[in-house]
Amino acid sequence: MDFHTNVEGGVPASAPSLANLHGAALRTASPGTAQSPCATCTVRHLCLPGDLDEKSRRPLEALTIGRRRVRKGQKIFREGEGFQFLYAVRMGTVKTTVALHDGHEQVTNFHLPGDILGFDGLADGSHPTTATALDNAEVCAIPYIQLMEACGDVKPLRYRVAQLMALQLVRDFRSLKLVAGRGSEQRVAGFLLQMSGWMKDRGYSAREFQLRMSRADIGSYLGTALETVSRTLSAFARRGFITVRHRRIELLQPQELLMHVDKGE
Amino acid sequence: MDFHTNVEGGVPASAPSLANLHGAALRTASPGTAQSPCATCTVRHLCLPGDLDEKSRRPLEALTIGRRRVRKGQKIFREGEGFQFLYAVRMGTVKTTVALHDGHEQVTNFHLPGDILGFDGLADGSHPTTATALDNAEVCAIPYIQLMEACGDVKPLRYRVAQLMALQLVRDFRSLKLVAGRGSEQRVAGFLLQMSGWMKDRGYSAREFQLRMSRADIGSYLGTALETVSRTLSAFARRGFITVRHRRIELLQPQELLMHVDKGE
DNA sequence: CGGGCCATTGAAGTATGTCAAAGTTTGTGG
DNA sequence: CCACAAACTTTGACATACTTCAATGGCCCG
Repeated sequence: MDFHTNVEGGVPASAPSLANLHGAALRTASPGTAQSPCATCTVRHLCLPGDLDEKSRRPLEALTIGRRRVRKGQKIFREGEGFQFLYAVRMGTVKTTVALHDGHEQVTNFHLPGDILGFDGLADGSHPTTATALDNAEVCAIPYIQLMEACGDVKPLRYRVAQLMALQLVRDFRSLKLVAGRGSEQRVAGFLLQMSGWMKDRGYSAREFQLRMSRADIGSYLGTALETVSRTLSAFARRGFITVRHRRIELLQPQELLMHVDKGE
Repeated sequence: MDFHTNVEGGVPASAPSLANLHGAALRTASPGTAQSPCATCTVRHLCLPGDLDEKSRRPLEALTIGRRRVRKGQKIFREGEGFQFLYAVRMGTVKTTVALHDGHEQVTNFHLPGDILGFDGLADGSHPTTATALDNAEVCAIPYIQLMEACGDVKPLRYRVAQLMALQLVRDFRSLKLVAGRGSEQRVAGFLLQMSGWMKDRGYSAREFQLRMSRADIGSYLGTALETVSRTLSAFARRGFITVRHRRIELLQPQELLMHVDKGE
């Protein structure tokens, strides 16, 4: 069942773990012990450490990485705030948004465990986006200056950081491609397959999953009205491609969805 | 006249040069001399060197940077090709596209002199996009490996490279914001202001400029039909906001365009 | 158990895509 | 240098998919 490849290739994930997406990561080290949070992290193969070898990974453990719990709806950083940290999502789901001129917000992306947020803030020293937790989440704050220092000494780490930024680039224009898709069916189908691929990358079922974001968020992300998202999901369900129960999605015929992504383009 | 700030803030450009966008850069050094092409470049303040000091810039001059002429319509790199070089646009205009499943192409971005292309190829070692010259252009090929080596020694250079990647990120989701805009008027107005800002960044008139891309390219970029782009431009012209003569654009009332960007959002 | 938020569904108006044709410009070759 | 051809742009008419406004219904949390 490899129906993602055309939509969301992703990086070949080295053996995904089987831990739970929500509720697995608990603070193991006492505050004084200062153990690297990566040691107990279930998504480290997607995150900064990647597949770096023992030696290259050591400088990461020297970084003073802070763990931070973020409740549903709380912000991790706000648009315009000074940039100091990169944030790695350890558990939960995060959306990034930009404020529009009339106060509304435009969703620019969704982020799952293992993703690193905030690279864009490094362009001019302040975050151009706001990051909001969609559920009770936990993030690791990585001090940017320290990371850049470490990169000077360790070549593989330097390459890894560059790769992560590039991955963010690739992800962003995959999103662009989604939004640019003509017709709501292409967009919604693309979104579902993207979510499915993301789940798969993290070792979860690509077939059945729970959306953490509202229809309004999806609509904003895809550039359509929330009602259209809802209607399109219903239409897919009526045709037997998926089942929808509120935010629980099951993909019954992913290849049909893929056909819809391809069609209008 | 600072009507861009809300749409395309850009980086504060240090004193833009007054050279011509097309036709200025001629190969000065003979092949054997191997002088850094940056020395004679009119947009180096936007490019890799940025505002790095003399000392930090030196390692850049040691890179074996090749200049390459690209005729209108020719490709700089193709989707799927192996990634070895970053390409700095020295003169001319470049579009990046992704192939869609039925053979059509989707424009992901436009690139003007000073922009650096190809960072995204670094994610998995091959370019996910195709870069095509929109006019007779010239690019500098920067060997990625060499650049990364140089970054190990020189801290400011390391920060500069990270900043450039971040800038690319910011630009990309500015584009996303454009495409996501409801209604063709917001999108086309946003596009015009974006172009205007880009021109301004390079020391040209923000008020009057020549588009290098076709209506089809613009439509693809904005996610609308090319006819809609044309109609919308005509509508703006009819209302006195702009004048359009084929690809020559003059912004008569940029603030009106800005209002249109703001309105529907 | 109740209130608020979120999702679903309906109906109507409109903007945009599509198809088609004519008018311009650019580029090429004689 | 001119003329023709190809490519691009503009404009029109029509069909349709989407947005908007509105009301109902279902979850979840307090």
